[in-house]
Amino acid sequence: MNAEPAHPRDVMRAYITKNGMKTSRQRELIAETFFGVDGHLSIDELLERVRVEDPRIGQATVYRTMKLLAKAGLAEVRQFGDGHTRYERAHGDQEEHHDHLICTSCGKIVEFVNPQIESLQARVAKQHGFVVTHHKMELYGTCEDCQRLHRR
Amino acid sequence: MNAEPAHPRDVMRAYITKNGMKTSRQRELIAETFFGVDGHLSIDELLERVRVEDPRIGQATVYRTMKLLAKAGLAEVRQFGDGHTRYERAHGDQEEHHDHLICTSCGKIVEFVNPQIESLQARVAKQHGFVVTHHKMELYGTCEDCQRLHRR
DNA sequence: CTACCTGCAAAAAGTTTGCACCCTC
DNA sequence: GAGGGTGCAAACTTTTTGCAGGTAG
Repeated sequence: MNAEPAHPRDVMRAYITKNGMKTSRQRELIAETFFGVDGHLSIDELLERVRVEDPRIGQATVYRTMKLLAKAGLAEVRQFGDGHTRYERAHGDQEEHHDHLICTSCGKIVEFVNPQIESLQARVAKQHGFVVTHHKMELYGTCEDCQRLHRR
Repeated sequence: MNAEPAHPRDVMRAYITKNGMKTSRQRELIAETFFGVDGHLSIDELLERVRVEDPRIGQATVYRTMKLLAKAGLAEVRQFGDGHTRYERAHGDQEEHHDHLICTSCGKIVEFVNPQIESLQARVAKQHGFVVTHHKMELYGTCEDCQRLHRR
C-alpha cells in the first residue's frame, strides 16, 4: 500500500535486465531527460532536449527508448490528434492522475484534477463490474484567449 | 431543448450550403455509409464499405469528407493508438454522449452514459475558461468475466 | 567475445495536396 | 458557365526497419 516509490531509472534498469536487454548511455540519458520534464513531450521535443546533452543521439533511439519506457510502465502514450505522438510520465496510482483540456484552436493543453469525476468514474465502472486500472479523459474546446480572438 | 433530431444527411447539406460548398454524389454516399454503421471506423474500413456501392471512390475523398463531417459536428475523431484514425458518429448533444469502458484483458468495449460526469466536465472547463465542444473518456480495466478468470 | 544497441538512411504507413477533368448550382 | 469536387498520383509527415559498426555484460 505504501511501497517506496522506486526511482524510474531503477525501474527501467530492472525492466531491461529482466528482459535480457542491456543498458546504454543513450537510454539512460533519454530516460533522465524525459523524467526531468513535466509535461507532454513529442519525440521531436524530447530529441531536441536530449541533443543538448549529446548531439549524436539519433531519433530512432528516442523512438525505441520511449516504446521501451511505455512497456516498462514508466511512460504513457497520448494522441491528441495533432499528428504527434506524445509521452507523459506515468503515475503510480489514481490519486495523482490528471486529465486534459485541449484548445482545438491554438493547441494549448491544460491539465486538471477533479476527484469528483474520478470517483464517479469508479462508480460507473463498478456498476458495470469493471475494475479500472487507468483512464484517459480529454476535453476539447476553445480556450479563453482564442474565444476572445474569434469573437465577432 | 427538444429540437427534432435532424437527419444527419440534412445537417450535412445545410453545413455544405452554408459554407458555399456543393453537395456531391460521393459525399452523400460516404455519409450515408458512415451513418449506417455503428462503431469506430477507420478510413480504410469506411473506404472498403463505400466501394461496395461505388468502386471508383478515391480514398482522398473519404479523408476529405470525414474531415467535413467532423467540422460539421457529425463525426468524432478517435485515436486508439494503433496508427489508424477512426471516426465515430457524433451525438447531437451532450445528453446522448457516451463514453467507453475498455477491458484490457479481453478487449470488450462497453459504452456508458453518465450525466453527472458530463456536468462536472463542463464545470471544470468553465473554471479554466474553456468552452468545450466535445470530449473523450476511456476507462481501461478488467471486466467482470476476466476478473473471475484471473482470480487466484 | 557475443549479443544487443546505435546512428544513419531507406522504407513504410498514414494523410495531404496539386492538377486536369467533371459535376453542381 | 463558374467554381467547387473528384480521382489519381506525387508529396509530406511521422514512425519503423535494415545494416554496419560500437559497446555492455
